[in-house]
Amino acid sequence: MTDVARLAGVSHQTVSRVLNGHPNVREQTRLRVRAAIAELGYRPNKAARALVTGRSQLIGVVAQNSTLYGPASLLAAFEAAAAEAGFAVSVGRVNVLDRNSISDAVERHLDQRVAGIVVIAPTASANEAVGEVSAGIPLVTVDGDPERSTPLVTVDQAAGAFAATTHLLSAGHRTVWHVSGPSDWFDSLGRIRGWRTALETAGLEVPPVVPADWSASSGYRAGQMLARMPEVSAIFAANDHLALGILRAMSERGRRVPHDVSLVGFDDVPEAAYFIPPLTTIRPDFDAVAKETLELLLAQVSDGDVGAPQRTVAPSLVQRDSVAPPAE
Amino acid sequence: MTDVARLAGVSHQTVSRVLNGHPNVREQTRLRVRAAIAELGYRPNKAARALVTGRSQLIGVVAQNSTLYGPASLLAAFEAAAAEAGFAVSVGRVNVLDRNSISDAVERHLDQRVAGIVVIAPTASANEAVGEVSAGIPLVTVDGDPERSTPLVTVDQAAGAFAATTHLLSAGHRTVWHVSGPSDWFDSLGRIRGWRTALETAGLEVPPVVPADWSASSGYRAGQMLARMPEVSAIFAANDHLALGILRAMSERGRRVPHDVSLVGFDDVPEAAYFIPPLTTIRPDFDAVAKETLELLLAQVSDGDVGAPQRTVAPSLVQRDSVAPPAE
DNA sequence: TGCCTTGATGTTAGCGATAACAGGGCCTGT
DNA sequence: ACAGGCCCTGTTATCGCTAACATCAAGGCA
Repeated sequence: MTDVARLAGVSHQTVSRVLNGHPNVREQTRLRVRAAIAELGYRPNKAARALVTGRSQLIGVVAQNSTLYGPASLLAAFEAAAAEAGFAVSVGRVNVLDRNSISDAVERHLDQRVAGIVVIAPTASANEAVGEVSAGIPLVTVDGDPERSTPLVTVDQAAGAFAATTHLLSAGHRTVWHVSGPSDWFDSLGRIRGWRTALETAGLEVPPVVPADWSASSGYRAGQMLARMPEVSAIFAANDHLALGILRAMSERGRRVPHDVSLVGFDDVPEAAYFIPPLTTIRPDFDAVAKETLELLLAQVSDGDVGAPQRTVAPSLVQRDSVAPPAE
Repeated sequence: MTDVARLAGVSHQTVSRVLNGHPNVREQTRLRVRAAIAELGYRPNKAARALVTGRSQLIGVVAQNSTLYGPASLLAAFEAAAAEAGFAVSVGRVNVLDRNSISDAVERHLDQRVAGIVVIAPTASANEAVGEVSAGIPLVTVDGDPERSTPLVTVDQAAGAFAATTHLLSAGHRTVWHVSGPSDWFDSLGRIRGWRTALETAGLEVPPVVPADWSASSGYRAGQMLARMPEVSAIFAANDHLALGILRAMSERGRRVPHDVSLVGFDDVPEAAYFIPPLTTIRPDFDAVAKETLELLLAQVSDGDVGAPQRTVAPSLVQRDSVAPPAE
């Protein structure tokens, strides 16, 4: 930086002012400094800046160490959004979403003097942990508890589930069964709520929830059970991989989809169009979630506290070939 | 830090020595300092340390912005491995793997004074870009060109493909067709090589490669073509999603897997066991790749240059129900 | 005894940036 | 013509840490 200042014939402080877009710099000086920067290939040292300002151009993300499609896509989308805004992203993976792991991960980020933290907290335990952590630093929760009063961005699970269920009902089915995700995930809860609401507003019977986790294997087990029940004609699966397991169970038992059983998934994984049959599903807009998250975070960074805004992003229905009117 | 020093009755430099495990500190002093640290809940400022040492405890990763299963799993595994070794990981996503994007991403990491950089460079263009960048900083390429003389870790694609092909041949098939990934990926090239070698060493005819990208949709198109050819009895797909597309094409044309056509994939995605039928596939060991990568990187960090070691990680065959002897 | 080595600790000087204040032109109003 | 601003720029201090050197006591050896 001193070299740049010398070459441009100014003080290092003026160089700093140019770098930070300070208004009170003469245009001519600004150009000279820029030229010197370019000539020397100078790049500012972020560590030094972080030291003196107390904040770096880094955003810390705390996420569960999983390759589940939803969280992974969200993370990728967020990294892209942050990069566009000139922020680097440091990811702190965590194996279990309990209090210790999360607060450890957050503190590791604090050590790096991150500008803000994003926690992907889709389960109840994660949510509690976040509650205790928030230590005077910009923080946004993604996929967390809608009841909590912190800045939060989520996919509108209930709306998606409502759309899926309504779509099945409008094909003529008398009721819709639901194979759910793990009960400690807010995503699962929201999807159950939307499904139930859709049935109730239609004045229909609400069958018991079939519990599962997010895996194809648990979907398969749930599917084996549902395949044995002739009265089941429509199923809303809490995600596409569950739906895949259900498809296999149906196929093994000779129940054809969509002829005998209609099925809707959730997530729109890239290969869902190539399931047998192609899966009708709900597509969350991860890019939108990432964008909103970054916006809320940066608002906190620049304006300090901004209350506890909550944003939800509406998912959309993708129609393929796994839904048909009931057989009879 | 000064507070800690005061409480422990020593100088700040001694605190620093304790923090860095310097040998020449009396045991008693060390304990006093540790107690003071714990009492005050002191955490060192990494930005200051990075400033004075010129290196941070950050590892930069450059990866393509995709949710492809392989790269995503690799990234997750690497983050876990790095966290275990006390390093944070900053991810620089890149939309296209060309020279500019990659060198931009690398320079952004350099600004952060990262301790080392990992580039996931599965394509030829990425590989070239890396060649020009390597600027006196520890750097490891993953999934790159085996011909290049830089530290490199890859999955042994050829060995996996060889195993898949041999497995199909030993079931009694007269030859094996291959649906390949994009031709600018080293992964594709390695898999083609392994497949070809297996056929040649068995003294068999080598059918033309069926080109595709990694998507289920391109697998479906390839599958439609292969389904029309009665002589095709065994297929090795370059990944599981291609295999999924092929399965659907076969199912639509009434060719049963594995009765009429046998199929092997690559990747072992979590849901592969729930395809119809469950897919026999090759499982790369991403954890091992991540571990080796970190090892090579840290070796460079501590010992300076260490030549250009290359490590390959052998994948394994996972047998399920998509392979059977030929029908006739 | 006295000099030299060694281990434990303290002191000082940066690392490369920004913040806060100081100062010198130039324009304005009277 | 001169005080009082506003621009623009420079000087100095500082962030929290580690490197390098300085210091001092204790012990080995001639």
